[in-house]
Parts: sequence; structure tokens; C-alpha cells
Amino acid sequence: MLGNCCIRNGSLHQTLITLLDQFQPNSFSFSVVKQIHALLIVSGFSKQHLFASKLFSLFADSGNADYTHHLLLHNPSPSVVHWNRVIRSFSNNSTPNKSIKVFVEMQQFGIIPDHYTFPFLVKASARLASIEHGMSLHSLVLKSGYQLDIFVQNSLIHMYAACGEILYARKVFDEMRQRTNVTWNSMLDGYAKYGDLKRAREVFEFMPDKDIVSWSSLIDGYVKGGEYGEALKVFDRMMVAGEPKANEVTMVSVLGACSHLGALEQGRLMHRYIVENKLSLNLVLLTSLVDMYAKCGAIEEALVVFRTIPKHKTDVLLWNAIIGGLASHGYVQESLELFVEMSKVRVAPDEITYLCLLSACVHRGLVKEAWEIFESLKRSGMIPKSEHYACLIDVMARAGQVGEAYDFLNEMPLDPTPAMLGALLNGCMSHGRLDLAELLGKRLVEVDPHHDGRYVGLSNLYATIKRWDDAKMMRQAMDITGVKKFPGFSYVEISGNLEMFIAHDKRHPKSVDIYMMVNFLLRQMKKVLDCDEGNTLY
DNA sequence: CTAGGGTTAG
Repeated sequence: MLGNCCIRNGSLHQTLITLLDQFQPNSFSFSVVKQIHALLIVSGFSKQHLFASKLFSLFADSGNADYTHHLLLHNPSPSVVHWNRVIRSFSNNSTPNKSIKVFVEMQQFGIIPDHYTFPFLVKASARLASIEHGMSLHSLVLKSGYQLDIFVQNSLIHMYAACGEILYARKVFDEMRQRTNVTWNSMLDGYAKYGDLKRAREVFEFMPDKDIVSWSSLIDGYVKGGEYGEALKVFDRMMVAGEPKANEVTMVSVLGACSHLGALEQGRLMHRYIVENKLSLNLVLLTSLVDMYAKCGAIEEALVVFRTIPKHKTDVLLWNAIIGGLASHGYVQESLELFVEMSKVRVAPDEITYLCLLSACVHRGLVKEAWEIFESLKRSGMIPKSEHYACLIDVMARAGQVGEAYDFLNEMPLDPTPAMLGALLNGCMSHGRLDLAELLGKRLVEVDPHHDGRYVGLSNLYATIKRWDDAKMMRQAMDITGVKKFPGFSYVEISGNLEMFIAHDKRHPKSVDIYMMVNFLLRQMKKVLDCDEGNTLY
């Protein structure tokens, strides 16, 4: 079709040049370019350098690294530029190790690397987190005399940080004579990823021209470090300053902070910001929105966003977000329906998908269904992990099948984790198997001696059966091992303000009202449990 | 005739 069109126009040559120029790396279909390629071969243009070069660039940028490599080997005399493009393709691909392979191959062909070659290779070793590759490349850089190239230096900082060698990253940084924003940002992100938020902040405050990458790196650092409030503060500061403008990447991190805080109003504001500023709603951002609404308790809004997304554009992360959201709201039936829908659009579930479904069963006490999901997981060729086993033990224990759960625990091919022992212990407590509970409680203290709750759990057990001396002994054991009891706490957002609640805390000004409501809710929950009609969403 | 290709944030 394409060919007919060009030939009728009478100027194949000109048309193809125009066509090729119009393609942007990410906005063309691989098959269309292949058609053009075929046309060029048929019409004898393929030997013309201009076409070959343009085509080659398009393939390289489209992420078809293997095809680009194939083209390269068919080129009678590829230059270092061509090799570089292939090496870059692989370093951005899912197979960065191949870019190092191609580098070796290139040298076998007698091609000498230049200062463009090294940043790609160093990036590949960063993605592989391979300090061995990284350091031997660094020595090659020194041998070839490219150590003062700022792109090379920047990539080395990133590589050392990605390999966890933050001091080496800093050494490269300190020895640089001049620095660009990328230099500062790489160092900042290095510290943030390393978990040293204090130093990340220092770099951020000190650097001359903070751009959107600087702000996004710092915000994401706080989110990854669990300092969600600080992440939002930094975001606010950026908004007040008015520039730089937040982009899609920034919003993904900020939405993550809202999710963890349960800050629904904040999250809605972010959603509005995204729409009003016409940020592109790519799949990553949409997934963050779905996740935010789901984690903030607004499952209907999560579904509204989810339903706007064309099914052929979805991936497993999006499905996990919505299935997990439904599951944690107790909508087991709906989450299973979406699981079926997901396989219909040919998105393969992963172990997280199964974990979401299993935890849904735990919430609603569905033992039989949990087993079915577990079997389905094994049928799909995945190997269940300890979290999956823990869900099964939990759901059995809650249902009072304590003996069965205990047998399962002993027969499974993994070592029991604290989560499994704890779940089983809770089951024993609520179903009166205090003999087994004591055994498990002791085992838990053994495997998890620094966890405050383990001692408290056992102490409470002894209190229940009025073995006061043993209960006291557990408290003393905590003093001896130096384990401190930290109260549990959570955040809730009420009309835009974040409120922190600490377990058994009576200091809140509305404490009396709050506990009245808690007791009311507990009674309501008991009623629902007595006549479990289930709840439906649609 | 001798261009062409680069590093950082989700």
C-alpha cells in the first residue's frame, strides 16, 4: 500500500526521505519501517548512504536492538558511530549485558571506541549493577584518555552509585573540574537511592540551578525512604516557587506519597493538577492514580480511572493496582472477575497478582478459594513464595483450621517466616488453642528477638491464661534484650488535614468521640460477621 | 565530499 502510494506520486526518492524524516523514535510502527526498508531494497536505494543511515537510526531508537545489531553485521564497513548506536540500543534495552558483548565484538573487528562509546557501556553496567564491569570500563576510560569528558564522568557517577559504591561516585564528583546539572543530579540521586537523604538534601540545596530532575529525584528519595510528609513539603515548596513545573515523573512520586499517607484530598488535588496542566496520562501515571485512589479508600474513583484505559494498553502493574485495591477493600468477587478479564486481554499475571487475590481471600475468610488460587499459581508455572504460603496459613488459621495450618507449615518446602508463625499464633489465640499458641509464641521470640510485638504477644497470652509470673517474665526479657515497645500508629486524612493516631492514645482533643465511634464500628462489624451477607460494589 | 551518535528523575 505504501509502495503504491509512493510510486503513483512518481517521486519515490523524495517521498521516502520525507516519510523517514517524519518518524519520531517513539511514534512509529516497527512494521511500517520494515515495509519502507523492503521498498528501499526493491528499488535499489538501500545502498545509498543517506537512507541506510536514517533507517538505521530509526531502528536503533525504536528499541529493536537485536534487529539493529543484525543490520550492523550486514553493513560491509560499519563505523564506530554504527557500533555506538547498537551498544546504546542494548544499554537501554532489557538486555544491557548484550551491549558489553557487542563492545567486545566491535574490538574484534578492530574498531577503536571513542568518547561516545563509554557512557553507553557505563550505563549498561549501572543497569546490571555490575561493579566489575563498571570498574574495568573506568580503567579503559583512563587508558583511552577520556577521563575528562563530562558525559563519561557523569555516567561514572551514576554507575558507582547504582552499584552501591557511593564513595567512589563522590570521588569522581569531587575530582571534576566543571560540572553540569546532570553531574549534580546524578550525585543527588545517588545519595537518595543509597538512602542517605541528608546528603541528598545537601547536594540539592547547594547546587546552582535546580531543574525538574533535581526536584523529582529529591521527592522520590523521600518517598522511597518512607518520609512521605517531607516529600509533600518539598513538592509544595516547588509549587510555591512556581518553577520548574512538575511533570509526569514528579507526579508519580507525589502520588506515591499520597497513597502511603492515605491523603485522599491531596491526591485529588494532584489529579486535578495533572488534568489542568495537560500532563500526558501515560500508563505509569495512570497506574499511580489508580493505586492512590485505591490505597486512600476511594475504590470507586480508582475504578473510574481504570475504566478509562484502553485494555490493549494495559500491563500487569496496572492490573495488580486495581485487583489489589479491590482485594484490600474486601471485594473478592470483583477482584476475581478482573483477574479473568485480565487473562482475556492477554496480560499475564505475576506473583504479586496472586498475592493480591490470596490476601483478598484472607480478608473474607475464604479458605477453599484461597487453595484454588494457590493451585492456579502453581499451574501457571510460578513457584509460590513465602508470602503466598503465609496467606494460606493465615486464612486457615483464621477459619479455625489451626491443626491443618500447623501441619501445612511443617510440610511446606520453605522455612517458616515470622509472618507465618504470627498468623498461626493469632489463629490459635482466637480459637482457644493456647497450648499451640505458647509453642509458637516462644518460637517467634527465638526467630525474631528484636521485634517488640513478639514479646508483647506472648506476654498477653500468659495474661489471658492468668500465668502472671510468665507474663511479667516476658516484660523483663524485653528489658534484658533492650527491645523497646513502640506503639502502633496510623495516619488518617480528615478534611485535608493529616491526623496521626497512636494505639491507645487518649491525648487527641476528640479522643472521647473517637473511641465512641470505634466501639460503635466494632459492634457494627460484629453484626455483619453474624449475618455475613457480603458486600457488592456494582 | 566526510556527517552521523552522548550522561540524570517515575
